[in-house]
Amino acid sequence: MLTIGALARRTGSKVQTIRYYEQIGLMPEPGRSSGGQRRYGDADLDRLAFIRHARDLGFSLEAIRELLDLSDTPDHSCSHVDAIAQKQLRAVEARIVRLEALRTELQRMIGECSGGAVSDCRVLEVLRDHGECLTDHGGAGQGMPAA
Amino acid sequence: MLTIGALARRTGSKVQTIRYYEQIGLMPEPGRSSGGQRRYGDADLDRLAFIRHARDLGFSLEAIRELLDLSDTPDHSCSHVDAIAQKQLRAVEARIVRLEALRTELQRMIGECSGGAVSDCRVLEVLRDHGECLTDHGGAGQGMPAA
DNA sequence: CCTTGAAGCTACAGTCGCCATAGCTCTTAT
DNA sequence: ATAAGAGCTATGGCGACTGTAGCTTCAAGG
Repeated sequence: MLTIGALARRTGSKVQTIRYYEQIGLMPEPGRSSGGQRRYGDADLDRLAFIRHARDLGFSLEAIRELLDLSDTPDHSCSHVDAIAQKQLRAVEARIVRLEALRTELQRMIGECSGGAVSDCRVLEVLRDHGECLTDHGGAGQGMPAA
Repeated sequence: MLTIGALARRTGSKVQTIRYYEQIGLMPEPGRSSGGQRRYGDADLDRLAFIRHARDLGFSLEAIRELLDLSDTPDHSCSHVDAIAQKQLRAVEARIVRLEALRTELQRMIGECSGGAVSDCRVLEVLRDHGECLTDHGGAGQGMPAA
């Protein structure tokens, strides 16, 4: 039987995070000691490791909830699981494309800066003159939380 | 004189976002009509365009606040501005590296899925067996908000 | 002048995925 | 028996907004 702190150490989570997962129903309510402290078993350890690993891959808690549900119904087809992973992959790819465009513009902006006074600063000038820029400011927003 | 809605349309922002920027002191309090509605001039338009453009490049509101302050003292050296932009570039590059690692692992995971039943699903298996994975779960967290 | 409908107003709650704090209680080793 | 460390609940905060409720104001048409 593990205390919450031991579980946290073993999975690389924080104690508060584990309690948070319990609160939102992602982790089950564990047994308690006679004094009311949480006590965890191996199933809890596996489940939390699964969650943390999926988080490391950038899956949202909602997606993880779905993956856990699916993994509890072993005779169901795997295609839904696959679809969730594909969607995550597409989100990651979209973010890479977006960030590469940002990188390009930042490099260009910085490369043009000659190091003079602020009044001649190319960086500020580029930020001021929207016309020179490549990004589409009206575009659709984010996709994924930071990973 | 622009209404808040017109300003929003012209800069690709939302009305609430503009009021939020005012609330946190990023935009100045504008003049008001006799009935109490906000009225904006060209300086406000320029400032908001600057903010939106910097946001599009992933700068935090704190960094933008600093850039705006610097841009108001035109005889100061440009090196501080440059440093902020460099830092942003490094953050973007770090995020790209991280996301590319995620992409690789997601691709590997999905590629191994043969489409059978959930009980044999490679995706779930990879998520369960942390040992097979490349990412370091204990690592330092994020860098930048989603862009 | 009056009405109507869009747009604006304030204030507050919610999003996501946690993290931190305050002020307790429990466990465990000495 | 005591003291340190870990656990407990409850609540608030982060960043950067977005959405809602319940009003008021504005501009155009009749």
